[in-house]
Amino acid sequence: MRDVAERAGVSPKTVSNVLTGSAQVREPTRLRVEQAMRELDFVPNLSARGLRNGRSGVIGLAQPDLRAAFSASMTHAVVEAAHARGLVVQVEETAAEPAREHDLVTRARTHLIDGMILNPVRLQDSVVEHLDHLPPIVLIGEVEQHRTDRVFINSRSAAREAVQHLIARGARRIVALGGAEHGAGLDKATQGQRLRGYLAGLAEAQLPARPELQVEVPEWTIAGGAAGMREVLERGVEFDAVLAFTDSIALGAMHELRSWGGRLPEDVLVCGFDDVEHASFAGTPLTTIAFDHQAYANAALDLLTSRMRDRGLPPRAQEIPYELLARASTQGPPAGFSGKNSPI
Amino acid sequence: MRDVAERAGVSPKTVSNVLTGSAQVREPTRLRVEQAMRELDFVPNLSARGLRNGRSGVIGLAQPDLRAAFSASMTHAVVEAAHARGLVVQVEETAAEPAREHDLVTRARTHLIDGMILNPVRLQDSVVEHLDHLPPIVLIGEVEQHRTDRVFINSRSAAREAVQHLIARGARRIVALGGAEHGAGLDKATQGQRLRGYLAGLAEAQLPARPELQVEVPEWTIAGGAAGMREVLERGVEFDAVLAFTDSIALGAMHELRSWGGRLPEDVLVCGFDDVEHASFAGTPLTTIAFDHQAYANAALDLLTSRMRDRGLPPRAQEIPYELLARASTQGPPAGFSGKNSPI
DNA sequence: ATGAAAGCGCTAACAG
DNA sequence: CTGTTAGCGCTTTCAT
Repeated sequence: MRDVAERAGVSPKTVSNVLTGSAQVREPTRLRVEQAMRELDFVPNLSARGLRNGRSGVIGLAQPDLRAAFSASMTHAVVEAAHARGLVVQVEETAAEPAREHDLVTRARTHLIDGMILNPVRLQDSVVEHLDHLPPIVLIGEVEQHRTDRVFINSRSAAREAVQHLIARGARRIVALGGAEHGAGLDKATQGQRLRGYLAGLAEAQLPARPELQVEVPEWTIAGGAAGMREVLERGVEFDAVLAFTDSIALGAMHELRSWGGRLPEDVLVCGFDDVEHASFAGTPLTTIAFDHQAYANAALDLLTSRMRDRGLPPRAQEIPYELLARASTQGPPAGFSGKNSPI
Repeated sequence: MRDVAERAGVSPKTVSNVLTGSAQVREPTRLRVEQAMRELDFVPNLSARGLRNGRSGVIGLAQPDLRAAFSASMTHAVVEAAHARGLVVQVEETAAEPAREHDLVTRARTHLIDGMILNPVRLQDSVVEHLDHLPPIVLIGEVEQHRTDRVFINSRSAAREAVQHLIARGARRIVALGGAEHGAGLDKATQGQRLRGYLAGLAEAQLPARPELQVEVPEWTIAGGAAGMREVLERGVEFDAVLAFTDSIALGAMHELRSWGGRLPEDVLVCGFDDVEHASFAGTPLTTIAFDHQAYANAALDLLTSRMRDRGLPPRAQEIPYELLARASTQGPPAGFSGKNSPI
């Protein structure tokens, strides 16, 4: 920067002013400086700026599994939203090792970022414990605490609505694919809310909650969904609908159902969550809970940047509206299906 | 850090030594320092370290569209590979605005990263021009220049093999979904190679290359694939196979074909590229060109880190092997199909 | 509107 | 094995 200043016949401070626009610089001076920057192919050193300013212009985005379609959509939306605000995004993945989610918020690296958007699998408490020593954090997903900023859709109500929809289309024995009461089901963030909504929906319709129709899916991917569906089918119980906790899970389930000879939606109705791109392009277009991913990301960034400006703000929660999108996969009534009646 | 040093009764340098492990520190001293760090909840400032060392520990990963399934898979693999090497990943998206790809390599922000993995859409030259003033770059995909490090699969040969496979299964009129000779087809990186392979495969079998069976797909997404397929169908020409340039394109094409009444694979064979997760879970499991995404990412990171260590290395290219995975979508022979004979 | 000086937190070089 | 000194490149006082 000194070189640029010398070449333009000004002081380093003036170059800095030109760069940041923080102070007015007279037109001719500015042009000279810009000229010099170009000639020397100067680019400011962001580490130095970060050191001086205490801000790096980088935010972190941590998600369980980057391969999942919803994560990909979210990453895209966050990168766009960040770009619009002059920020860049550093991505992290928490599912690979159980300790990573915890590490992430505690570890040193944290301090190259100005803030963080975290989609927690289960950990909520240990994040919150350390809150004072951490950069600003926005939680995305349905978290049961009120000490950090968060963006969410009302998953519980959405799941209940999905169950109502399935029942209205003739379903009576609905599989919950993604969480079970027995097991860690209710403890986990998003999973817990969707499971609660499922149970509430059944209760309202005075249908029993059957443990044999609930199954956990450790990995919320297509393969995970297929494996979960297989587990249910191998139990040999009858069911006539599936509420999958994400669209990826739903796609895996539909594949597995078909390979056991199930017809969709004639035998089984399927509903997903998130409305990712391939939901509408599936063999049987998938009914799902849709919401605006970009609006979700924008809200997260607004919360984050406002907190970066003022850490003293009270914790805020912003709800994003959702909508049940009925497609072919829930065109009932379903005849019902079980693993037993099929040859595989 | 000075506070930690004081509390532990040592000099800042010793704290630094404990942190980096760069010099031996006696056990009791180290323990005292670690104790002090814990008590003060000390985390090193990475901007300062970056400023001092000239390295930030961050690498950039730039891809055209983060929503695409292949990008998501690649992001996952790169994050894993980076993590294993003590690096973190900053993601960028180049497709949203045409200028971004160019900006990215020229712009200021570049200088917070130690290196960059770039999946170029078309730009190869302007990257290479500025090579001296840029951080180390590894190109992924099939780029026609030999001045940067790159990782690639032999897309040309893979596309040729796919065409041979389709022909062996009885196809004669194969649609190229993703690139056309007329238009920018051959100029673009990956697209050009796949198109060339397609043409070579046809030529070998002494089949004519029909322009009406080639179509560009600006967005390599499911929706883009569907739109491209619709364009061909609206032309009303007959065809009996589709070579889609990515699996996402293939999924969109299959959806569109079905909605026009086409049966897969009875009427039309379909082959994709990349073997993303949902290829094998599609309604009709998709034949595709498969390769090890993690090996691909590992290779990219090995090239990048070795160049970060020594910028004087000659440019290297590393080829990753691929394999044609024949699934149900190319179970021939196909009867043939055209937009005309269907009611939509 | 521009300049001079100081310092953000860390580590390389050297000395002891 | 540990301490001292200096400076990475930038921006923020405070002067002019």
